[in-house]
Amino acid sequence: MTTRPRPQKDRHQEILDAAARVITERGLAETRISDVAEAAGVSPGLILYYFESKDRLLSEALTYANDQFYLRMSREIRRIPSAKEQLQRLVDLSVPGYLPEYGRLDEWALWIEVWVRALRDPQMAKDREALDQRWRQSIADIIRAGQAASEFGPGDADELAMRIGSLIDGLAIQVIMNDSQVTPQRMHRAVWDVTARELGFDLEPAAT
Amino acid sequence: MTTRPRPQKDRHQEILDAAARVITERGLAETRISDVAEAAGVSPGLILYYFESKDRLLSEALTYANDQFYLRMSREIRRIPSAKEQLQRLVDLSVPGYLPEYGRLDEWALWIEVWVRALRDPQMAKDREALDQRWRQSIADIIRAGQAASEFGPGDADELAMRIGSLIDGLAIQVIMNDSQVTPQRMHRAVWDVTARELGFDLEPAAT
DNA sequence: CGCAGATTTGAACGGCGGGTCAAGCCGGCG
DNA sequence: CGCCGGCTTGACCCGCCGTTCAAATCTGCG
Repeated sequence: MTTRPRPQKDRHQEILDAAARVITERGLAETRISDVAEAAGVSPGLILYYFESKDRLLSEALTYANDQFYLRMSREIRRIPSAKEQLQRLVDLSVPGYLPEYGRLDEWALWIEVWVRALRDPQMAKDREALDQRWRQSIADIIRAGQAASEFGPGDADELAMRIGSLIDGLAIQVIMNDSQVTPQRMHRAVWDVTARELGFDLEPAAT
Repeated sequence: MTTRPRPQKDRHQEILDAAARVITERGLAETRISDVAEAAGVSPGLILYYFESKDRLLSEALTYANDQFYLRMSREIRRIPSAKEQLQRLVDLSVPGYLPEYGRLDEWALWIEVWVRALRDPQMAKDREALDQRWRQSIADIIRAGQAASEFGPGDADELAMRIGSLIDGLAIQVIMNDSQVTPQRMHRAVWDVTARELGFDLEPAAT
C-alpha cells in the first residue's frame, strides 16, 4: 500500500507496448491474450495478473499508444521557433507515410480501432474525446502563436484548427487505406494548400 | 440452373438487411450469426445456407448497407436542378444528425466498421475503394456541372471533390462520436463555409 | 396424389480462447 | 539460512459460437 506506486510499472508498460504492437499487426478483433503474452515474452497468465480483463487491456493499450504518438509529435514540434514551420512540420508528420522515417502507416490505423471501440465503450469514448481535443488544441495553439506573430491572418483559431484537423483526418483515412487516388503526396499538397488559404499566407516552401 | 436467378434473392436480401441492422446496433465485433438469424426471423442454420461463412456475410452486409445509403442519397440529389442546391443538399445529408428525419447517426457508424475491416480484408479493401471513389465522383460531377453553368468558379473538380469529401469524412467522425465540440450544426457551417470558399461562391442561403 | 429438389430447422459437434488456479520461483529481510 | 510475499507459470476449465448435418417441410410439377 505504501511503497507500491511504480515498481511493477515496468511490466505494465511492457505489456501495453506489446499489446499495441500486436493490435497494430493483427487488428483489435484478432488479438488474443496469448498473442500479447508472446509479444511481451511472458506467460498468458501474467497478462491477467496485471490487467483485469482482455477488454480493459486492449482499451488501455489503444489510448496508451495514441498518447505516445501524440507526445512524440508534440515534443518535436515544440522545438521549432516559427509558427508557420511548426505547422508545416505538423502537416508533414500528419500525412501517413509522407516522411519515410516517421509514423508508419499502421500507427494511424490504431485510430480507426479507437473509433470503432468508442462507439460502444463509454470509457473509450471519453478517452477518445480527450485525445482529439488535445490534438485540435495544439493546432489551435500554433495558429494563435502565428497570428500573434503576424505570420497568419486573423480568424477564430479553434474553428480553423477544427477544419484543418478534420481535413487531415479525412484524408489520412484514405491514405491509410492505400487508396490509389489519394497518395501521401497528394494529401500533403491538399492539406498544405487549404491551410495556406485558410490562414492567409503564401505557400512558397512547398516541398519539405 | 435455368430458372434460379432471383427466386431466393429475397432471402438473400432479407438476411443482408437484418445483418446490417444488427451490425449497426451491436457492432461488427459483437454480431453473432444467431443475432442475424433472430433479426431476420429465421433459424441460424439458414444463414449458413445462404452465405458460406460468417465473415462473408458480414463483409457483404457492410458493402450492401453502404451501397444502399449512397443510392438513396444519390437518387434524391439527382432530382435537384441547380448544382449549387445539389451540393447544398449533399452537404445537408452528409452531416450526421443534421436533418432529423434522415441518416441516423448509426448509419454512418457502418463506415468506420468498413474501414477497420478493410485494413485486413483485401476484398473489403477493394469494395471500400470503389465506394469511396463513387462518392468522390458524384461530388466532382456536381462541381463540374456547376462550373459549366458558371455557378462555381474554376478549379480541378476532382481535387476539389477530394478536399470537400475528406473534410466531410473527418468532421463526420467527430459528430458520430458525439464530440461535445463538434456538433452537427458546427460541422455543417464549417463544411458549407469551406465549400463556398473553395468553389468561389457566396453563402447567402446559409440555413436549410 | 406423389415425387424430386429446394428450403428450413434445430440439435449436436468441436475448437477456440478468456479466465482461474495451484503450484513453483525469486528476492529481500530477519 | 529460511521464511514471506509478491511475481510468474502453464495446465485446466468452461462457455460460447461458428459450422455441420440429418431430418422435416415446403413447392411445383406430372
